[in-house]
Amino acid sequence: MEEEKRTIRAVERALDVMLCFTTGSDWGLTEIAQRVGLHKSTVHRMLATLEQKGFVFRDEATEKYRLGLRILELSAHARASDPAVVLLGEMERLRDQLGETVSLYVRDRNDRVRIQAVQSEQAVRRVAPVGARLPLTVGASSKVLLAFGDAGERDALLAEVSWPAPKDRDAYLEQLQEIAALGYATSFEEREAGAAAISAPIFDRSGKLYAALSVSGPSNRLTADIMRERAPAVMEAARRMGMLLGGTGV
Amino acid sequence: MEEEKRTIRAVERALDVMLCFTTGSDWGLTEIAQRVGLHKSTVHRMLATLEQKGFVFRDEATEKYRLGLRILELSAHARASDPAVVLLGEMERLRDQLGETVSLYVRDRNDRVRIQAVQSEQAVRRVAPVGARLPLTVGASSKVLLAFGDAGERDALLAEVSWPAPKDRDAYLEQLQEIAALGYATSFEEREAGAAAISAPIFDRSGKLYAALSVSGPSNRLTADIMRERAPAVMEAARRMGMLLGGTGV
DNA sequence: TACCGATGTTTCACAGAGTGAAACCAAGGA
DNA sequence: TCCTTGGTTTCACTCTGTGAAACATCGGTA
Repeated sequence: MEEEKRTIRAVERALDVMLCFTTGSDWGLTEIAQRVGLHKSTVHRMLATLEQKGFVFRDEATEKYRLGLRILELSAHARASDPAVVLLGEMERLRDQLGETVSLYVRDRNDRVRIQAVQSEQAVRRVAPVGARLPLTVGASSKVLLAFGDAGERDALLAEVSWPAPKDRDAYLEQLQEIAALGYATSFEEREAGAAAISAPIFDRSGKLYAALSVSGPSNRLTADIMRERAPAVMEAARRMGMLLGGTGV
Repeated sequence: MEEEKRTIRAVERALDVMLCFTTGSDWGLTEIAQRVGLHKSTVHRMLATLEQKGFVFRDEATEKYRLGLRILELSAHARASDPAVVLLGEMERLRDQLGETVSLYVRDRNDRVRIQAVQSEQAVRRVAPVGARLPLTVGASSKVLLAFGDAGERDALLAEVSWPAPKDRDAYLEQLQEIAALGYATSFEEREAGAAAISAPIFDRSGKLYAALSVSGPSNRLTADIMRERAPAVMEAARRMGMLLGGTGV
């Protein structure tokens, strides 16, 4: 209540409506209304507006709403302006060298987002959709983003997050320090059963942490030994990628 | 004025702000305000809202606004729910068969949008970003979408569009009829110098036009003769893709 | 057939939310 | 130093967004 609000309520609500589509792709009007806690008629007007501008549309068959093509159009531009395209070449090289899926994660608030990925070409492989939003405490690249990122932000995050539990936080911080010393992190069936990953930080030329480079695959191919053996290749690729990036912020 | 408006003005305006980013990726506040014709302070509040929800962010270096990662996240879901993924396999097969870039276009209002694409692997190739929005009258797949689409919608479009000019409309319609008879369309340096394309319609099982399948490349590789020769392969692929789609709408 | 419940749509009166003018800052450049 | 150019904040007014409730449209059920 005492919060200063210099934002527009109607817009905020409309964006919440859109964000419904990050979990499930088909939504009916009433479902959405319940989810965001607004009156049907309000949501109805919002969907009409979103539809008019092409951000959502009504699936003729199911009579439910879906994300429209404007989102696709915008995302094309979001990605075009992204340094991540510069790194694609290096990512493909690393994929070919190790034969596993390679992805790039950046921190966004209290999550990490996969901003770029090239898939392994093996039959059994991890699928890695670009745009996926994942928790920021668990998984190899999460630990990289925390271990090499700003210490203040890290502590703030750990204070408000439910995992690791308060009593385990010291152990977790210790693990992060180890990672910082080693220069890379690994995870074995940590976030997802059957999957493992190696991750190393990418710093831009001004030394700022830009992203975590991650190589991931099925845990039977990526054993602890194998990962230790391959870590230098990942770190080297991350270093080269950093060189491709400009200075502060770009 | 006498228009019925059952939409929310604030939301409408906010979406317009976002749509700025379909032309140019960096925008300052005042630029946007001018572009959408609103007061600085209004736009300021909107950007604050959009930023809070992660739809845009402030580039630290340039101090300008850019599209945020939420867009990427949403687009991942927009695409996941899309029948276009089912067609990827067939598209790759066609790409490997012909060695050229293959894309998929659907009609959206008075434009067409590239909803899926697989790139040629040749050194000289057309680049085809997914999400691109293109005019609906010019280019092979445009003609396919018009020739095989709803006649009423087609006439409505031609009435309000500036190209082809009114006097050329009969000739254009004749060309569309030819295309409808042949089952495919070609274009040679029509929309873009140095580029050519073959396109065929994809109908779902209920016979409804779903998209235009297009094979495009440099005009020296895709001569008129070559295109005529390859058209059957494109039509056949389009037919098979149609079989993969469900009935009405899906 | 009549009835029901669950969807989406429209109407309407009220209050509070969004609006833009104007004032205020901050940072460069001349 | 004074401008200019961008962004930020304040504030009073009124217009806009709001949700209750009524309405419409289905399928299913008895």
